[in-house]
Amino acid sequence: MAEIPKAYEPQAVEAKWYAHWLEAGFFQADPASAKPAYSIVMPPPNVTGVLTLGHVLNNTIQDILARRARMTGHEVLWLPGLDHAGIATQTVVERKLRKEEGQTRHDLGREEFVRRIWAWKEKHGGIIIEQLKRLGCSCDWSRERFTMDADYSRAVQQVFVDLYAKGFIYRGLRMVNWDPVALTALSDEEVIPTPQKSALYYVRYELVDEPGRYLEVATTRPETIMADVALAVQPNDERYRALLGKKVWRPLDRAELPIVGDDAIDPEFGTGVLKVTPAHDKVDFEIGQRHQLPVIDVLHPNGKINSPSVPELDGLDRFVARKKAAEMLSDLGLLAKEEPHESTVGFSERAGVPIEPRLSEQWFLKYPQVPEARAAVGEKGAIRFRPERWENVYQHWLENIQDWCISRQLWWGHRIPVWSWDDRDWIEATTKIVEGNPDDITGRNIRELRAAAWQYARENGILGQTYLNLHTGFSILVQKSSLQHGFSNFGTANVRLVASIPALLRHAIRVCTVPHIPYSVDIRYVHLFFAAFQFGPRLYRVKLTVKELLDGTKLYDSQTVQIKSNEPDGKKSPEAHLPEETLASRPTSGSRVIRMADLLEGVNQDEILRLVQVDSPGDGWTQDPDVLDTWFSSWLWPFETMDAETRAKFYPTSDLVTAPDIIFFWVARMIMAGLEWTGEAPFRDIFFTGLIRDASGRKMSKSLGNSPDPLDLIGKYGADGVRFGLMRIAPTGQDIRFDEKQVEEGRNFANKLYNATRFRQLHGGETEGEINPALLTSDDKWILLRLDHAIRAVTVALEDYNFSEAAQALYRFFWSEYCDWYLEASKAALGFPGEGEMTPRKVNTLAVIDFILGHTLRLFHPFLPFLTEELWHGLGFNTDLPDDQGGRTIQFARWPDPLDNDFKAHYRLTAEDEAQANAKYETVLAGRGLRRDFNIASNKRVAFVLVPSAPLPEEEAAVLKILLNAEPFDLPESYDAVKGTPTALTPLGALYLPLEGLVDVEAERARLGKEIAKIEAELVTVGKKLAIENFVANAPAAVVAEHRQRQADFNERLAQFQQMRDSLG
RNA sequence: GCGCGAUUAGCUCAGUGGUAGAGCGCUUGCUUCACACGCAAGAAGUCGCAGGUUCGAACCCUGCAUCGCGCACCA
Repeated sequence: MAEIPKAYEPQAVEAKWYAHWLEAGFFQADPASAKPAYSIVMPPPNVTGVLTLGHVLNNTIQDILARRARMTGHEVLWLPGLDHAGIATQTVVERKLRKEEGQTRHDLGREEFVRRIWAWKEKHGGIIIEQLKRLGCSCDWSRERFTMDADYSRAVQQVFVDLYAKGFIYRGLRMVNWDPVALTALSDEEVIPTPQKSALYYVRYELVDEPGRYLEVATTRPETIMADVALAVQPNDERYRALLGKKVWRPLDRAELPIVGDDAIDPEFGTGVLKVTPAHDKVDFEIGQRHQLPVIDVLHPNGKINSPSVPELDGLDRFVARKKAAEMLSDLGLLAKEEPHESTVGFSERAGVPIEPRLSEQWFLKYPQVPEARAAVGEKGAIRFRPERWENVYQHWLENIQDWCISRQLWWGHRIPVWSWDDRDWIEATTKIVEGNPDDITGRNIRELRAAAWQYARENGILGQTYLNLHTGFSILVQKSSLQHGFSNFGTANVRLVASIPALLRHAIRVCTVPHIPYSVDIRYVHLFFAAFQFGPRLYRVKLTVKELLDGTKLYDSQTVQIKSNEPDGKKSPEAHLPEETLASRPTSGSRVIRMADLLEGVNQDEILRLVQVDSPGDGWTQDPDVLDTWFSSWLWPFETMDAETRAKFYPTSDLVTAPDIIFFWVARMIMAGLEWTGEAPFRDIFFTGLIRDASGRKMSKSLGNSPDPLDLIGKYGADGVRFGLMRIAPTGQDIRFDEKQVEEGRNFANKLYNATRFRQLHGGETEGEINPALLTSDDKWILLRLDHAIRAVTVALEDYNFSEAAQALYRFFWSEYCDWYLEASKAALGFPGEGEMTPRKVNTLAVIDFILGHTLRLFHPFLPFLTEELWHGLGFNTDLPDDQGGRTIQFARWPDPLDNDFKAHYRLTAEDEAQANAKYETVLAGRGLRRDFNIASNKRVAFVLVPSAPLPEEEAAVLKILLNAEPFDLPESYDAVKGTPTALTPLGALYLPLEGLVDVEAERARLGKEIAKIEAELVTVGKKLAIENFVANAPAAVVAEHRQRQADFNERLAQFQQMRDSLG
């Protein structure tokens, strides 16, 4: 047996064993193993993340599950990894860049900036991985994954392509949640509604027909008045019905606005009149749609006002502008009043600023597998939520699911696998063609066109075939791509054509007509165009009629096509043709005006020729600048992290441990992804942890500074202490109030376990000797039965994911039962360490202790991995065990089974023995009570006399003596106590505390009086109950009998105490 | 507004119909040969409020209050 160090030093012990575990490869999962599989994928922490208490809670639970699964004979895969965390990571590196080099990401350019992020990741990223190792996590680090790993990224993009092909993904100009700081769209889930104190401004709009008469409108956003396009009232609102159809003056950027009726208006709110600002509010946008109102966008993407016609506001930040606008209105006499107001404003989860509802072109996903995902969770489904109540939240979300905005205007993330032709090249080619062929093309046949095109293409170094008309660009680009992929004709077999034919045509129109008018205006006058081009194997013929321009002047005759450029050099700026949204960070000039009809018809959607595929189609193609929402990669985590062999063994995974706040973000989406691409639910059981709050119930947050650093805690209390402390207070699914005290308790417990083991070691002898049933005392049998109980309780609790219950059961067993009673009692048999003979009883007691410790260490291992490993080896439990059953590590030792009936029969563990031990301990409690009542220090040896009601074996008496700290301890058949000697009635007989001349009759009388009062109170309670006729008549017989018995027992005790008191005289 | 939790000892929380529990804190005594990160003993609760069901309610039902969390609305 090796020497256990005198003081438990978690730091050295933990470092030593973790290194050993890694070196030995104990955590590595073997897909070829014959053992049943158990698997967990770790919710990947952000690459920027540092360990928080939330991570500690979450990963401790996963580690407990994984370690127990190993002990129950499973092949375990706990797969760890990191999430690239788009916005968070980009923000961190940008901040660093600004601080250290005074530069922005735009100064570096995209490629260099992304390179910097990778460099940052290599150097600083994944600190949390090392921290998780400190915690003791038994992850298979050889399989660590990162969501930006090359193969993982490819899979993410492939999934986009797949969903696109299946029709789930579309691009559209929609109202999105715009983050004006991060300059990106966000999903609805990334917006946190937060109550805000603001002001309600009552603005007066003058009626056009009745100068001097005003309509008051309550608004919180006067800075967007320039974007008003109407006022709206409830159609049957008596106050305003007569005004429907009339007009008012817009107070800023003066213009006439119609008054419309709409059911969305709540007549109770404010004045019952709403200013309709479709560009900057979701509800207003919908009203605008219903009434065919235009959209006027007066905000730059960064939240500054974009309204040159109101120079006082133009360029101001939206919040500054709000105050300024109010002032201006006030100066104009158009601000009736201003009152305090509270409303809920959506904040960006990342940047922490209010989001802007904004019309923006983004990629959206209609979720796949929604009904299937709903069916997968619950009683009939493959997945169980624990606690069950989270199922409601999940189901409710799926029931009301909205399309997912998946594009983000960031540089760090998975590039959207969509390619568009580089407008610049294309426009240039087109222009040249036109210049070289000024003739009207109508009337030429396709053959001539094609010949001319080939000739032109050869002369100008353009690959492919060219048609001399509007659509020429498409022909060129398609052919160019084909040639690069080794095709000699127009086949596009290896590229996926995305845009619809009408979209292609619209694009052609946009680039080739009336370039001096912004595209959003010009295209609406183009209804048809005449063109002919070959695409794929088919020939399309389309008519073009350009009727008129914005100002109504007719431009071209029907059936005629002419290309004209109004720019001096005959060229157009390519940027003029790009949708504004793709240039999110670039300033625009002037408010953007869009006709609602165009939006509804989808006129300016999907106008660019796009190919959706992972790899670049070749030179001249530009990849969509946006990246995908980080969660669009996370949802593949349970299976894309595994290779085929691993997946075959370990997928679907067994358990998922996560926090309920990411049910929408992650859990629901993973279920859909699993069903869509693997045909299976990705996990069976999901355990939702609680949220960790501080001692006063607040959320942990950096700004509050109430979030302790778990590494500090580990340094101070040891990883085992942190783990155990947290597990003891982590109720199932309730939020957790954290207090360092709890970790201190965990540390104390680890120390207790260490010292109890050290006690065993001090007594030496052989480890794990044979237990001789004939020599077992009632204490031995009692603790073995308590162990049996603890094994059952812990096993049941763990199977039920009730970690705090398991920890409590272990705590109670080991501390209150084993240490407080059994170890103390065992001292009677063991004597002083190193002294006395190794008697058979002493050897037997040590064997019982070893049995208990051997089991206890295994039960504790999932909670306290380091200390249990240390003690397992320290006491030599590993010797003689096969490697896969605890020989090399306690991790593979077998999880203890409850003691079976054969075992109990063999060791004669009976209820009688248990009762005997309990009676003894009750007697001890009574004796200690007497000591206390008469102020005798617990360390003072004092005489006790017990008159046993039944013969008491010698070893029982020895235990009583040591537990009572009695000297001498007499067991006479009868005892003539000095009057007033403190006496207790115990299950083993009358127990006296002779006080040798210090007897205080009055004190004893007072003490007995207290006892009697207590019993009388109990008797009153039980007597009252038995006096109720209905109770006696209707309650189950057993319950009544129990009450009667209790009454009888109390009566008997009462009589005895009264007699004792009477004897005092 | 709708929904989900919570409300039990000073604190943090167990407790699914039959004698109110644990840890911490507190009080008292103790450095008693594993452990003061400890040992021993103790005080402390009309179980949020009001009804109801039941022989019997901390527990089941209804309503209310307070706190927390989601969802919707928020001009």
